[in-house]
Amino acid sequence: MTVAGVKTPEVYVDGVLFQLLDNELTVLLTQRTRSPFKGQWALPGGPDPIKQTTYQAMSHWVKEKTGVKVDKLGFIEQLYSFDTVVGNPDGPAISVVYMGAGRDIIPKATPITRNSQFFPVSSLPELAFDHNEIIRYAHDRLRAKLSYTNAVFAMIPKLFTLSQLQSAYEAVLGEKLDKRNFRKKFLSLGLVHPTGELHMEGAHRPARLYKFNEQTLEYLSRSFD
Amino acid sequence: MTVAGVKTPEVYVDGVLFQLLDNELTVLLTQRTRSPFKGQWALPGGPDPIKQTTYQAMSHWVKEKTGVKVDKLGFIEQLYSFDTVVGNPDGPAISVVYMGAGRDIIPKATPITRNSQFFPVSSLPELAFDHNEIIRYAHDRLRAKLSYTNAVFAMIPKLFTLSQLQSAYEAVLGEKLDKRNFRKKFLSLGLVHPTGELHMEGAHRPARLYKFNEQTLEYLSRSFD
DNA sequence: ACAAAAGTGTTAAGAATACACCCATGT
DNA sequence: ACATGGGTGTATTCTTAACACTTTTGT
Repeated sequence: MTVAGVKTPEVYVDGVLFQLLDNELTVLLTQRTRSPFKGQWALPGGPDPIKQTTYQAMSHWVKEKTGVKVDKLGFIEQLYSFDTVVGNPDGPAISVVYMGAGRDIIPKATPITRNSQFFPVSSLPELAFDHNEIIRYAHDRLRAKLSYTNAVFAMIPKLFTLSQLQSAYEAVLGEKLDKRNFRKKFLSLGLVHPTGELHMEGAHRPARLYKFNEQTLEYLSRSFD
Repeated sequence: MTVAGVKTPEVYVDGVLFQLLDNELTVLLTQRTRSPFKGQWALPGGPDPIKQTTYQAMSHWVKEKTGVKVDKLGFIEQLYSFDTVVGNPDGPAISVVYMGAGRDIIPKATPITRNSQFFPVSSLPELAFDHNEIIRYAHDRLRAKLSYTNAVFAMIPKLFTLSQLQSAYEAVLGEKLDKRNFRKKFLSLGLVHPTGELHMEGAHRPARLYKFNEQTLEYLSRSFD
């Protein structure tokens, strides 16, 4: 657009959506169907049409390219706006990137993309644009915000065992935690409470099922950055 | 601009620049010379011309409107990108906002603005657009990042007394801190070291002058959000 | 001598860490 | 009976918080 005689850059939006699969942190990618980077994997996104907020535009493109509904995620926030410098033949642009996390996300085949799937963040292919870097940045931020947002709870079932909660933490942080200390801390924080139900599975003692205290959610999501 | 037949919003950039004056946190504002909000105070900024990064554009407009050179600040980072919804007759837009902090900043009269000055954040006038809200957001973030960035050090002299450091903290946090605990913690962190010089001023015991350990700066500025 | 800010230590409470064994279940 | 993951407690260290008096200077 042109403002007071000044041409401003194009605006793109992208989403970095995380999910846990097999106790591994994964990120949603989609295969590009056109140049540049045709055939390569990339974050879902597209140009930001006017008459929508950047959030709505991101939501639209993620749905369009991967079939995933962003509104159903439990955690989503703006990550950063990147100046796009390389590989964009359409001219200068900025990309407003959102980051989110959810569970049970199944990408669906859509008309305008070849393919979409979740890749483990620890072994990503070489992606289009600077998307490898963006994902690294998002992962760093997710790691940093785990302890004071509801992000983990968005990635595990509504009813969960403390072991599930712990392994979600471990998957995001990339390190093992001490079981007793983890449980002690979480229970003392008062963020979760036992439901009385049990999770029976496998040849071992059943696990108590817990629930996240939604009341504390508001406080937690009043987060900066 | 138009991408694949899609018109994208205009891009604006703004800067939220903090400085301490009389042990009070203040923010740089400039008086608007044209509609909308003509005559009202606002954050310095303007449209983002292509061929510049958003940082460069913000730097340009801050200089143009207030005479302040952003590159001389000790702390600057991207704050957030806001969807501009109201009061913009030129159509939909997004505003990429940067936040910074410095010392001894003197706004200069410039041709394209009536006036620029620092206002205490605790008593701001009603500003143009949603700038009051943006400053509140920036202040929250600055507060949160004080303890793990070099932001405070950007706001005090290179050689400083521990009392100056403490009152900078207090000005940003908006609360009094315990002198002994503050000093103990800072000295044990190893972020600062005494220079041996003394600061003589007033009818009281002279104060030791300290310096920030620049080595630790890199680690500190590897910050998220 | 007094006013004004600089400087200094100890104690108590709470948080973080390290660490090893018994429990309930399915096969 | 055994394999599997669920569940539990204590001692130690480190961090945080609360709190009041002496020192050095200028006037």
